[in-house]
Amino acid sequence: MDLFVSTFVNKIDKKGRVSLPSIFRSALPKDHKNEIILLKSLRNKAIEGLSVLRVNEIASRINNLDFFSDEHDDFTTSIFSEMLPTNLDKEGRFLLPEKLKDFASIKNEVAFIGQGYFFQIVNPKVALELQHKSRTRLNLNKKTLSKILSG
Amino acid sequence: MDLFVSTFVNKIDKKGRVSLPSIFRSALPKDHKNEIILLKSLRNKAIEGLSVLRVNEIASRINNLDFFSDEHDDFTTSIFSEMLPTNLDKEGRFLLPEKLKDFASIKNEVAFIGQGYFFQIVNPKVALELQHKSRTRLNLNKKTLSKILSG
DNA sequence: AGATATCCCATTGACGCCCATAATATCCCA
DNA sequence: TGGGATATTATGGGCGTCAATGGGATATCT
Repeated sequence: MDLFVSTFVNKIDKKGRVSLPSIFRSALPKDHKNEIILLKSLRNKAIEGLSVLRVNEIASRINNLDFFSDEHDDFTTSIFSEMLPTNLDKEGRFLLPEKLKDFASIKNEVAFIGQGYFFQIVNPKVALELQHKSRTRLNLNKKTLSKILSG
Repeated sequence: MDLFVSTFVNKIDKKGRVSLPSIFRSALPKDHKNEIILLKSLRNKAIEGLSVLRVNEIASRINNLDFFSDEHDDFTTSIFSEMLPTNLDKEGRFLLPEKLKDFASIKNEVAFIGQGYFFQIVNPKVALELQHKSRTRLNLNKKTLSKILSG
Protein backbone atom coordinates (compact mmCIF):
# COMPACT_ATOMS: atom_id res chain seq x y z
CA MET A 1 0.00 0.00 0.00
CA ASP A 2 1.48 3.29 -1.09
CA LEU A 3 -0.27 5.33 1.55
CA PHE A 4 0.91 6.58 4.91
CA VAL A 5 -1.40 4.84 7.34
CA SER A 6 -1.46 4.08 11.02
CA THR A 7 0.17 5.88 13.94
CA PHE A 8 3.52 5.21 15.59
CA VAL A 9 5.40 6.66 18.52
CA ASN A 10 9.21 6.65 18.28
CA LYS A 11 12.04 8.03 20.39
CA ILE A 12 14.46 10.79 19.60
CA ASP A 13 18.02 9.87 20.58
CA LYS A 14 20.76 12.11 21.97
CA LYS A 15 21.89 13.04 18.51
CA GLY A 16 18.43 14.19 17.53
CA ARG A 17 17.73 11.23 15.29
CA VAL A 18 14.43 9.43 14.99
CA SER A 19 13.39 6.39 12.97
CA LEU A 20 10.82 6.88 10.28
CA PRO A 21 8.43 3.93 10.83
CA SER A 22 9.22 1.05 8.56
CA ILE A 23 5.92 1.02 6.71
CA PHE A 24 6.21 4.74 6.07
CA ARG A 25 9.60 4.11 4.51
CA SER A 26 8.08 1.51 2.27
CA ALA A 27 5.42 4.00 1.21
CA LEU A 28 8.07 6.33 -0.20
CA PRO A 29 8.51 6.36 -3.98
CA LYS A 30 11.01 3.74 -5.22
CA ASP A 31 13.39 6.31 -6.66
CA HIS A 32 13.40 8.50 -3.55
CA LYS A 33 13.39 5.97 -0.74
CA ASN A 34 15.77 8.01 1.39
CA GLU A 35 14.34 11.45 1.16
CA ILE A 36 11.51 13.20 2.92
CA ILE A 37 10.56 16.86 3.07
CA LEU A 38 9.61 18.47 6.36
CA LEU A 39 7.29 21.43 6.60
CA LYS A 40 5.58 23.35 9.38
CA SER A 41 1.87 22.68 9.18
CA LEU A 42 -0.19 25.70 8.18
CA ARG A 43 -3.03 24.57 10.46
CA ASN A 44 -1.70 22.91 13.58
CA LYS A 45 1.37 22.88 15.72
CA ALA A 46 2.49 19.91 13.72
CA ILE A 47 5.24 19.05 11.30
CA GLU A 48 4.22 17.62 7.98
CA GLY A 49 6.25 14.98 6.22
CA LEU A 50 6.07 14.66 2.46
CA SER A 51 7.56 12.44 -0.16
CA VAL A 52 9.32 13.97 -3.14
CA LEU A 53 6.39 12.78 -5.22
CA ARG A 54 3.96 14.71 -3.09
CA VAL A 55 6.02 17.86 -3.26
CA ASN A 56 5.98 17.69 -7.01
CA GLU A 57 2.21 17.37 -7.02
CA ILE A 58 1.89 20.39 -4.78
CA ALA A 59 4.26 22.30 -7.01
CA SER A 60 2.16 21.63 -10.06
CA ARG A 61 -1.01 22.69 -8.28
CA ILE A 62 0.59 25.96 -7.31
CA ASN A 63 1.86 26.32 -10.82
CA ASN A 64 -1.70 26.27 -12.05
CA LEU A 65 -2.52 29.37 -10.04
CA ASP A 66 -2.24 32.79 -11.59
CA PHE A 67 1.41 33.73 -11.32
CA PHE A 68 0.63 37.30 -10.34
CA SER A 69 -1.97 36.50 -7.72
CA ASP A 70 -1.48 36.96 -4.01
CA GLU A 71 -2.43 33.35 -3.59
CA HIS A 72 0.47 32.27 -5.72
CA ASP A 73 2.88 34.39 -3.69
CA ASP A 74 1.49 33.16 -0.43
CA PHE A 75 1.88 29.55 -1.38
CA THR A 76 5.35 29.86 -2.73
CA THR A 77 6.62 31.72 0.31
CA SER A 78 4.74 29.84 3.00
CA ILE A 79 5.30 26.43 1.50
CA PHE A 80 8.38 26.29 -0.69
CA SER A 81 10.49 28.61 1.39
CA GLU A 82 9.73 26.62 4.52
CA MET A 83 10.48 23.19 3.15
CA LEU A 84 13.31 21.22 4.70
CA PRO A 85 14.56 18.36 2.49
CA THR A 86 15.94 15.62 4.70
CA ASN A 87 17.82 12.38 4.12
CA LEU A 88 17.33 9.12 5.93
CA ASP A 89 20.43 7.27 7.12
CA LYS A 90 21.00 3.58 6.42
CA GLU A 91 18.83 2.61 9.41
CA GLY A 92 15.96 4.77 8.21
CA ARG A 93 16.50 7.60 10.66
CA PHE A 94 16.59 11.33 10.10
CA LEU A 95 17.44 14.45 12.07
CA LEU A 96 14.62 16.51 13.49
CA PRO A 97 15.85 20.14 13.55
CA GLU A 98 15.49 22.06 16.82
CA LYS A 99 13.38 24.73 15.17
CA LEU A 100 10.78 22.21 14.18
CA LYS A 101 10.85 20.46 17.53
CA ASP A 102 10.18 23.77 19.23
CA PHE A 103 7.41 24.63 16.81
CA ALA A 104 5.65 21.35 17.55
CA SER A 105 6.51 21.16 21.27
CA ILE A 106 8.41 17.93 20.78
CA LYS A 107 10.91 16.66 23.31
CA ASN A 108 12.02 13.02 23.44
CA GLU A 109 9.23 11.27 21.62
CA VAL A 110 7.23 11.90 18.51
CA ALA A 111 4.08 10.45 17.05
CA PHE A 112 3.95 9.77 13.33
CA ILE A 113 0.40 10.17 12.12
CA GLY A 114 -0.45 8.69 8.75
CA GLN A 115 -2.62 10.95 6.61
CA GLY A 116 -2.73 8.95 3.43
CA TYR A 117 -0.74 11.03 0.98
CA PHE A 118 1.47 12.57 3.67
CA PHE A 119 2.10 12.23 7.37
CA GLN A 120 2.35 14.39 10.44
CA ILE A 121 4.94 14.50 13.17
CA VAL A 122 3.67 15.72 16.52
CA ASN A 123 3.98 15.46 20.26
CA PRO A 124 2.37 12.13 21.20
CA LYS A 125 -0.15 13.82 23.48
CA VAL A 126 -1.20 16.09 20.66
CA ALA A 127 -1.69 13.04 18.47
CA LEU A 128 -4.31 11.64 20.81
CA GLU A 129 -6.09 14.97 20.96
CA LEU A 130 -6.14 15.38 17.21
CA GLN A 131 -7.49 11.90 16.68
CA HIS A 132 -10.14 12.28 19.34
CA LYS A 133 -11.30 15.63 18.05
CA SER A 134 -11.62 14.62 14.45
CA ARG A 135 -13.47 11.47 15.45
CA THR A 136 -16.09 13.33 17.43
CA ARG A 137 -16.47 15.96 14.73
CA LEU A 138 -17.08 13.27 12.15
CA ASN A 139 -19.74 11.59 14.22
CA LEU A 140 -21.66 14.84 14.23
CA ASN A 141 -21.95 14.65 10.49
CA LYS A 142 -23.59 11.33 9.67
CA LYS A 143 -24.34 12.30 6.09
CA THR A 144 -20.78 12.60 4.90
CA LEU A 145 -19.82 9.72 7.06
CA SER A 146 -22.07 7.32 5.23
CA LYS A 147 -21.17 8.84 1.88
CA ILE A 148 -17.60 7.78 2.48
CA LEU A 149 -17.99 4.54 4.34
CA SER A 150 -21.05 2.78 2.97
CA GLY A 151 -21.95 1.15 -0.32
CA MET B 1 -18.44 -15.80 -2.76
CA ASP B 2 -16.54 -12.55 -2.45
CA LEU B 3 -18.53 -11.36 0.52
CA PHE B 4 -17.93 -11.67 4.23
CA VAL B 5 -20.89 -13.65 5.53
CA SER B 6 -21.79 -15.67 8.60
CA THR B 7 -20.44 -15.45 12.13
CA PHE B 8 -17.56 -17.30 13.78
CA VAL B 9 -15.99 -17.38 17.21
CA ASN B 10 -12.24 -18.03 17.44
CA LYS B 11 -9.67 -18.04 20.22
CA ILE B 12 -6.79 -15.64 20.78
CA ASP B 13 -3.57 -17.45 21.70
CA LYS B 14 -0.79 -16.39 24.08
CA LYS B 15 0.95 -14.43 21.36
CA GLY B 16 -2.20 -12.48 20.60
CA ARG B 17 -2.87 -14.29 17.34
CA VAL B 18 -6.26 -15.29 16.03
CA SER B 19 -7.33 -17.18 12.92
CA LEU B 20 -9.32 -15.30 10.35
CA PRO B 21 -12.17 -17.71 9.49
CA SER B 22 -11.41 -19.68 6.38
CA ILE B 23 -14.30 -18.42 4.30
CA PHE B 24 -13.37 -14.84 5.16
CA ARG B 25 -9.88 -15.53 3.86
CA SER B 26 -11.32 -16.80 0.63
CA ALA B 27 -13.34 -13.61 0.32
CA LEU B 28 -10.17 -11.53 0.19
CA PRO B 29 -9.06 -10.23 -3.21
CA LYS B 30 -6.76 -12.67 -5.06
CA ASP B 31 -3.82 -10.27 -5.14
CA HIS B 32 -4.06 -9.41 -1.45
CA LYS B 33 -4.95 -12.73 0.12
CA ASN B 34 -2.72 -12.15 3.12
CA GLU B 35 -3.55 -8.63 4.10
CA ILE B 36 -6.38 -7.10 6.05
CA ILE B 37 -6.75 -3.64 7.51
CA LEU B 38 -8.08 -3.17 11.02
CA LEU B 39 -9.92 -0.05 12.04
CA LYS B 40 -11.77 1.11 15.12
CA SER B 41 -15.41 1.36 14.17
CA LEU B 42 -16.77 4.89 14.05
CA ARG B 43 -20.12 3.60 15.26
CA ASN B 44 -19.67 0.87 17.86
CA LYS B 45 -17.09 -0.43 20.24
CA ALA B 46 -16.10 -2.83 17.52
CA ILE B 47 -13.16 -3.41 15.26
CA GLU B 48 -13.77 -3.39 11.54
CA GLY B 49 -11.85 -5.58 9.15
CA LEU B 50 -11.34 -4.44 5.58
CA SER B 51 -9.68 -5.78 2.49
CA VAL B 52 -7.11 -3.71 0.64
CA LEU B 53 -9.69 -3.35 -2.12
CA ARG B 54 -12.16 -1.80 0.27
CA VAL B 55 -9.55 0.57 1.67
CA ASN B 56 -8.69 1.81 -1.78
CA GLU B 57 -12.34 2.56 -2.46
CA ILE B 58 -12.58 4.54 0.73
CA ALA B 59 -9.33 6.34 -0.05
CA SER B 60 -10.59 7.46 -3.42
CA ARG B 61 -13.84 8.75 -1.91
CA ILE B 62 -11.91 10.78 0.59
CA ASN B 63 -9.79 12.05 -2.24
CA ASN B 64 -12.92 13.42 -3.89
CA LEU B 65 -13.71 15.65 -0.93
CA ASP B 66 -12.63 19.27 -1.00
CA PHE B 67 -8.93 19.12 -0.36
CA PHE B 68 -8.90 22.11 1.95
CA SER B 69 -12.01 21.29 3.96
CA ASP B 70 -12.03 20.39 7.62
CA GLU B 71 -14.03 17.35 6.65
CA HIS B 72 -11.17 16.11 4.54
CA ASP B 73 -8.79 16.48 7.46
CA ASP B 74 -11.13 14.73 9.81
CA PHE B 75 -11.39 11.75 7.53
CA THR B 76 -7.71 11.40 6.88
CA THR B 77 -7.04 11.57 10.59
CA SER B 78 -9.88 9.32 11.71
CA ILE B 79 -9.40 6.76 9.02
CA PHE B 80 -5.86 6.74 7.63
CA SER B 81 -4.16 7.42 10.93
CA GLU B 82 -6.19 4.76 12.70
CA MET B 83 -5.75 2.06 10.10
CA LEU B 84 -3.69 -0.96 11.06
CA PRO B 85 -2.51 -2.94 8.04
CA THR B 86 -1.97 -6.51 9.12
CA ASN B 87 -0.56 -9.58 7.46
CA LEU B 88 -1.90 -13.08 7.83
CA ASP B 89 0.64 -15.83 8.48
CA LYS B 90 0.65 -19.07 6.51
CA GLU B 91 -2.04 -20.47 8.78
CA GLY B 92 -4.28 -17.50 8.18
CA ARG B 93 -3.74 -15.87 11.56
CA PHE B 94 -3.06 -12.26 12.46
CA LEU B 95 -2.11 -10.24 15.53
CA LEU B 96 -4.80 -8.38 17.36
CA PRO B 97 -3.07 -5.37 18.98
CA GLU B 98 -3.75 -4.64 22.65
CA LYS B 99 -5.08 -1.21 21.84
CA LEU B 100 -7.83 -2.64 19.71
CA LYS B 101 -8.62 -5.39 22.17
CA ASP B 102 -9.10 -2.78 24.86
CA PHE B 103 -11.21 -0.62 22.59
CA ALA B 104 -13.55 -3.51 21.87
CA SER B 105 -13.41 -5.15 25.33
CA ILE B 106 -11.94 -8.33 23.89
CA LYS B 107 -10.10 -10.88 26.03
CA ASN B 108 -9.54 -14.48 24.89
CA GLU B 109 -12.17 -14.93 22.26
CA VAL B 110 -13.51 -12.91 19.38
CA ALA B 111 -16.53 -13.11 17.16
CA PHE B 112 -16.12 -12.41 13.46
CA ILE B 113 -19.33 -10.96 12.07
CA GLY B 114 -19.74 -10.88 8.31
CA GLN B 115 -21.05 -7.57 7.00
CA GLY B 116 -20.84 -8.18 3.28
CA TYR B 117 -18.13 -5.82 2.07
CA PHE B 118 -16.33 -5.86 5.40
CA PHE B 119 -16.50 -7.67 8.71
CA GLN B 120 -16.54 -6.83 12.37
CA ILE B 121 -14.48 -8.21 15.21
CA VAL B 122 -16.11 -8.02 18.62
CA ASN B 123 -16.45 -9.62 22.00
CA PRO B 124 -18.64 -12.72 21.46
CA LYS B 125 -21.23 -11.47 23.93
CA VAL B 126 -21.48 -8.21 22.07
CA ALA B 127 -21.99 -10.14 18.87
CA LEU B 128 -25.21 -11.67 20.15
CA GLU B 129 -26.49 -8.30 21.31
CA LEU B 130 -25.69 -6.62 18.01
CA GLN B 131 -27.40 -9.31 16.00
CA HIS B 132 -30.45 -9.25 18.21
CA LYS B 133 -30.74 -5.49 18.02
CA SER B 134 -30.44 -5.21 14.28
CA ARG B 135 -32.91 -8.04 13.80
CA THR B 136 -35.57 -6.37 15.92
CA ARG B 137 -34.93 -3.05 14.24
CA LEU B 138 -35.46 -4.70 10.88
CA ASN B 139 -38.73 -6.23 11.97
CA LEU B 140 -39.99 -2.78 12.82
CA ASN B 141 -39.43 -1.82 9.23
CA LYS B 142 -40.94 -4.64 7.18
CA LYS B 143 -41.43 -2.41 4.19
CA THR B 144 -37.76 -1.93 3.53
CA LEU B 145 -37.15 -5.53 4.31
CA SER B 146 -39.44 -6.78 1.59
CA LYS B 147 -38.06 -4.22 -0.83
CA ILE B 148 -34.66 -5.77 -0.35
CA LEU B 149 -35.53 -9.41 -0.21
CA SER B 150 -38.18 -9.83 -2.88
CA GLY B 151 -37.11 -10.13 -6.47
C1' DA C 1 39.48 22.59 14.88
C1' DG C 2 34.91 22.20 16.29
C1' DA C 3 30.41 21.18 15.25
C1' DT C 4 27.34 18.50 12.60
C1' DA C 5 26.08 14.72 9.90
C1' DT C 6 26.75 9.89 8.16
C1' DC C 7 28.51 5.23 8.52
C1' DC C 8 28.99 1.01 10.82
C1' DC C 9 28.28 -2.30 14.35
C1' DA C 10 25.74 -4.08 18.48
C1' DT C 11 21.64 -5.10 21.32
C1' DT C 12 16.95 -6.23 22.30
C1' DG C 13 12.43 -7.29 21.72
C1' DA C 14 8.66 -7.99 18.58
C1' DC C 15 6.96 -10.27 14.72
C1' DG C 16 6.95 -13.50 10.77
C1' DC C 17 7.98 -18.11 9.22
C1' DC C 18 8.01 -22.83 9.87
C1' DC C 19 6.67 -27.29 11.72
C1' DA C 20 3.54 -30.08 14.69
C1' DT C 21 -0.96 -31.71 16.48
C1' DA C 22 -5.77 -32.10 17.29
C1' DA C 23 -10.32 -31.40 15.92
C1' DT C 24 -13.50 -30.85 11.95
C1' DA C 25 -15.18 -31.18 7.78
C1' DT C 26 -15.18 -33.37 3.13
C1' DC C 27 -14.63 -37.00 0.00
C1' DC C 28 -14.97 -41.47 -1.88
C1' DC C 29 -16.33 -45.90 -2.51
C1' DA C 30 -18.33 -50.13 -1.09
C1' DT D 1 -26.11 -44.34 3.00
C1' DG D 2 -22.59 -45.37 6.01
C1' DG D 3 -18.09 -45.05 7.52
C1' DG D 4 -13.42 -44.98 7.08
C1' DA D 5 -9.71 -42.32 4.42
C1' DT D 6 -8.16 -37.65 3.39
C1' DA D 7 -7.93 -32.83 3.45
C1' DT D 8 -8.62 -28.54 5.83
C1' DT D 9 -8.96 -25.76 9.83
C1' DA D 10 -7.91 -24.02 14.24
C1' DT D 11 -4.44 -23.91 17.57
C1' DG D 12 0.38 -24.36 19.95
C1' DG D 13 5.11 -23.31 20.15
C1' DG D 14 10.38 -22.83 18.50
C1' DC D 15 13.34 -19.96 16.18
C1' DG D 16 15.30 -16.72 12.87
C1' DT D 17 14.84 -12.05 11.04
C1' DC D 18 14.02 -7.35 11.13
C1' DA D 19 12.82 -2.90 13.19
C1' DA D 20 13.91 0.41 16.66
C1' DT D 21 17.47 2.13 19.38
C1' DG D 22 22.24 3.12 21.24
C1' DG D 23 26.82 4.62 20.58
C1' DG D 24 31.70 4.78 18.74
C1' DA D 25 34.24 5.98 14.62
C1' DT D 26 34.63 8.45 10.34
C1' DA D 27 33.59 12.05 7.13
C1' DT D 28 32.14 16.89 5.96
C1' DC D 29 31.40 21.84 6.34
C1' DT D 30 32.75 26.29 7.59
